[in-house]
Amino acid sequence: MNADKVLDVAMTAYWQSDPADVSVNAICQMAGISKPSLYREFGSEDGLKRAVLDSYAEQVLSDVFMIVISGNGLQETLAALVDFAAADPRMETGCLFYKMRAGKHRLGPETLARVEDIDATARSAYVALLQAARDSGEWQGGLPVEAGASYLGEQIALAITQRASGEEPARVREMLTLALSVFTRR
Amino acid sequence: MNADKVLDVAMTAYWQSDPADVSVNAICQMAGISKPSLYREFGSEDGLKRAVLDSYAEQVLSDVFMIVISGNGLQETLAALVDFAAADPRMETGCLFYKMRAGKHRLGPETLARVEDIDATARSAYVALLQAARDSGEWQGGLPVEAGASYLGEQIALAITQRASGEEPARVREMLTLALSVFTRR
DNA sequence: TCATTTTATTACCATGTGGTATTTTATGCC
DNA sequence: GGCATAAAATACCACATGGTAATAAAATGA
Repeated sequence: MNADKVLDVAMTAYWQSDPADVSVNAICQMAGISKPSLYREFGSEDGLKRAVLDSYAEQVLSDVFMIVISGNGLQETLAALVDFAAADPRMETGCLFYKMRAGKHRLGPETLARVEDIDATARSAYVALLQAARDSGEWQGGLPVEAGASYLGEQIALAITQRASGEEPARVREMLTLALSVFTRR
Repeated sequence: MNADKVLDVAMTAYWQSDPADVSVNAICQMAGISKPSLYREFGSEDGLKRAVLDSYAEQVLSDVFMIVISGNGLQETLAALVDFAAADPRMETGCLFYKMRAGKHRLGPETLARVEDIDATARSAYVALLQAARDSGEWQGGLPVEAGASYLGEQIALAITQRASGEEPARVREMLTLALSVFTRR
């Protein structure tokens, strides 16, 4: 019955609009299947969303994860992150993960757990990045690594969210670069 | 019939939860009135939300507006803004205006127009603040005033939104201070 | 006091939601 | 072919939403 197509359609819809604004009915219609078929495959709306998020994580988030754990220097990594957030065409309508996270309270338990899992993974990747930079002396100053990691993560989320709301990429880049300039020793 | 009480109840509900998650039914119940009464007074859900936003603007936003146009120096003004965002008890559950702005697409035309109006007002206040700082030489560097104003506004919004999502005030302050440190000549 | 107008309530409508019992259609298998 | 089995769709459920027509209650004026 083509579960992959349903996943694709749902991901596109959730991603381009907002997970809270796309109904199961709409997805069935777009995918050209009936509701019971969808429910037999995914169990519930929560199950669908979790499956979509899984798919999104391995199709999209894995790329940015690679950037963070690349092992290149901090400045180079930050530059790559800025490029991704401000220029990658996939982020034109925002990041599905951030959209879900922003609407946490509207998610079912499965999807919520996955969101928090991804959040924790991302955070620890940021921590590792900054810790390495500190160890190597590339990043100095008294700011705790954990605080820097939170900051970094939130700034990237903000930049991508701004892009989703129609802000011009050039301006987004400008602001994100400014925000991340705190990691540059001047 | 007590329109003020309805406004109060609705504001509290919208503010503490989210404008998109509070139904007209729920507000009527909480305010102890019937639905037609509410509709005679406010016309529509959109009208209610706009009235609530008006009330919020004069009760709460006016305070932060005062801070921005105080005419004190940039550093002092930023410090006051950080205090407001990170420590004012009224921002414990976030800012109603930012919540509405984040869910723009779910708003009716009246409320949306008001949101955009407030947004523009805030932006021009930030521009004026930074322009004055530049003129007086307190803020140097090549960053355009408009870009700085966008950045400032978004950082404050981010900080308050983080508070709403349960982040500890101390951490919010830390991150916002870090973000705004770009305005400090070092 | 009685009629008129204003205010509030009850009871309802159409629509959309997530989810499912029931029936139809297709798919092996002998 | 004929029959069991799995997969699909139709038609429905209960519930909640924003919004309103019909109606009762209360205030107001003469």
